[in-house]
Amino acid sequence: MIKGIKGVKDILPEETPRWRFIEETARQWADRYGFHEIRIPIFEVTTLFARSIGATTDIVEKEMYTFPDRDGTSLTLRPEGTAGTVRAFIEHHRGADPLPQKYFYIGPMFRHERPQAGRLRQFHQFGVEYLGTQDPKADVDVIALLWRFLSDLRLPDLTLEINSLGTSTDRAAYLPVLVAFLQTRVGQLCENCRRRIDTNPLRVLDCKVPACRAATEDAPHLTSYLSPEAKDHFDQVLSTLSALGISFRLNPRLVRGLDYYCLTAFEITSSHLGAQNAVGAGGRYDGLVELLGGQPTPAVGFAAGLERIAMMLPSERVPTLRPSVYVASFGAEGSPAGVRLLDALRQVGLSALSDYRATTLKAHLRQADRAGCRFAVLLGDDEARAGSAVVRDMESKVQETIPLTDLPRYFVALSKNF
RNA sequence: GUGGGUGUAGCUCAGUUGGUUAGAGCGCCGGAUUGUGGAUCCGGAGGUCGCGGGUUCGAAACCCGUCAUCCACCCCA
Repeated sequence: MIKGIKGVKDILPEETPRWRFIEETARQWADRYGFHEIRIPIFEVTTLFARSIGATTDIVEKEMYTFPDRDGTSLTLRPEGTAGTVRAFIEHHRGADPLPQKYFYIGPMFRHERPQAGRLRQFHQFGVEYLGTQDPKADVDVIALLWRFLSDLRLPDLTLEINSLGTSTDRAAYLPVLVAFLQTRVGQLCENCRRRIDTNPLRVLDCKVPACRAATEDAPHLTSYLSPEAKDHFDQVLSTLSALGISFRLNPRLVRGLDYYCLTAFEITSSHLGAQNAVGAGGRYDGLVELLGGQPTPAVGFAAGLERIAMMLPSERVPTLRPSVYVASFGAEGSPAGVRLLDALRQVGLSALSDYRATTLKAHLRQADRAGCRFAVLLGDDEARAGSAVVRDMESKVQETIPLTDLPRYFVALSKNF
């Protein structure tokens, strides 16, 4: 048997209503905030991701699906959506259009990781990118959109954590201080963190090892090294969030895994998720457009993991879609009449079905019941000859004989009530 | 990449110190009801016991290897 690839899952028909509901809700909230959908390619040239995400990040170093095109060009399956969106923004000269530009995307992303609860190799993200303003109200718009969306889905126990990463100059001033501090605590740090002092010192701060947390308890905070402008930006973000009644937790240890982030960084987590507890996360990336060759353009955005949302979405939030009419036709004359009836019902917009394996009325009704149909049309040879059929209400069991030609109109009239 | 758990019917799982023909529940199909669903009863279909070696008179069970899967580390949405 040929099996699917590790970490790549089928979403079967039982699950797709849940996915559709999440995606439709996401689109609805994006619309409300004025974000427009962009559909970017599944794969891009490798250098786009290497340059934007950061050559030394785990994603680029060991998680990308990279392969040569036939002419040798190195291509990569997108591991996230921001790089492609920004590339499209630059390539189509969107910066020349009235700013700001607000985009959202929904689709699959690919990272070669060991699968685990809430982590797959092909996974799906809903993300937004707000390009062209450095106003802190844009940061809040993005955070509020994510928060309102997740709250609307009634996901349990959500927490918004927020931090400021400062400007690149702020970080340049802070990093030597942090490194100096960490070096005084080297003995108390885990092996990983000792390595990170050189490679990515910020990451030491959000290490989960208790000893590391204790050792860095009184580490200098980046937030106390913020420039006046960065501090003002952060303060405005926080006060605006408060004005909207969105509560948050300041987390000075919060950093982002991708190099392009600056200033506002945030993450929404839930205790209902396993170890991979981030539902959505994002932040500001003012330097990225310029880094990729565009005009300097401030921007802020987020990405949310749809698998993680799907795991937490309460089942009662998922609307159930049921077919309305089951055609139980049988016999030499009833069967062909049933096929014509199905077609007629569908043409007037009704959801109508039948099980062609069923040869007895009993089997038909069992299928009608199982499919959850509200009505069954009983159509045997007797009815076919009479040019009518028996409509059975599956709940009340009330039956009524209706001329075949009237049935589409009859059900359309009824369908306004169910 | 590292660690741990689990692999038996479509699904969820039993399976005794190794012992004859591998079971249950749910689901599926049929019958009881020759044209009326859900409940009940009866019957039926459905299994290379993940795969490959080994130990043994005998392996679903024990050993080795391998693969898959889940969870965790790491990392991240």
